[in-house]
Amino acid sequence: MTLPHPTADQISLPIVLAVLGDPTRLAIVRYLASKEGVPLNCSKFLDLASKTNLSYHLAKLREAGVTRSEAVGTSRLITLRRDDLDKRFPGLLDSVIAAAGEDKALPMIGTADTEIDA
Amino acid sequence: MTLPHPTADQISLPIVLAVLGDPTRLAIVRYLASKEGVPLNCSKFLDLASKTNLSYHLAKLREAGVTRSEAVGTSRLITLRRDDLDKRFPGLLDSVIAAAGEDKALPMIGTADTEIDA
DNA sequence: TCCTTAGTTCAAAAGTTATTGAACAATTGG
DNA sequence: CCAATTGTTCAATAACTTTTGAACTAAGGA
Repeated sequence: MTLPHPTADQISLPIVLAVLGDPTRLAIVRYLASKEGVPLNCSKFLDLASKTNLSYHLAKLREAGVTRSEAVGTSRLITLRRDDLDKRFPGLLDSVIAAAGEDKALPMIGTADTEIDA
Repeated sequence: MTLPHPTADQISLPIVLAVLGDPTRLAIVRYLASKEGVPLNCSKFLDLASKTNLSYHLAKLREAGVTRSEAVGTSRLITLRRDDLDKRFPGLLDSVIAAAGEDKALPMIGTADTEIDA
């Protein structure tokens, strides 16, 4: 954990909702949830936005406390902060992920299986 | 039902999340949930914002499918669209309301009990 | 009919968020 | 050391959202 993250009790409900209320970020979270346990690096999300723009959206997710980004070499390994979110807002993440799972309108990430193995 | 409302299947997850990601609107939803079953008119929310601004926020909630506004005389009776939201996004509204219920940072509405009796 | 109450609409201003490209930093492999 | 890879930062701009006040509509009561 290198970059600034809020502590669990600093995570704010309206900020989390606002951050998830963006289709690009919701697609990122859905994808992270679909690979839960497996830390993904930013490049997995290049289908969704440019490198620069992705950096912006991933920073938003991290600053809101939705994801954790760990610097490993030149990569950032990104994971969902499920434990902290479940503690703060029980059931919220699961219902969002379930609803997002059904959502045909959200941008999709290509199903190439070249991720980093935990 | 006079004003334009989305049908249940038109309700979009990212839009609902974005709409709930505003502290004023989240406070409105929390208050509606605390009085569930009782249609409230706009004036109940004047603690939160000016009349004009309230009109804007209530329109956002309505257009997102979070609330229903019925014109009755010169009033609008506002209710939560719980059935539709539960059908589309099971568990979401409950977890948001539960989390918002704990949230000391959200604006509060004065506890005067002068609401319209259903 | 006239006045009040309840809420909307409009246009402007203020504020915020998203997107871009160019330049940068840090690590790793050759 | 050099080059490639991975991602960040910065400044500019574009695009949206929020807030405001003044003007308005529509219903209801005196």
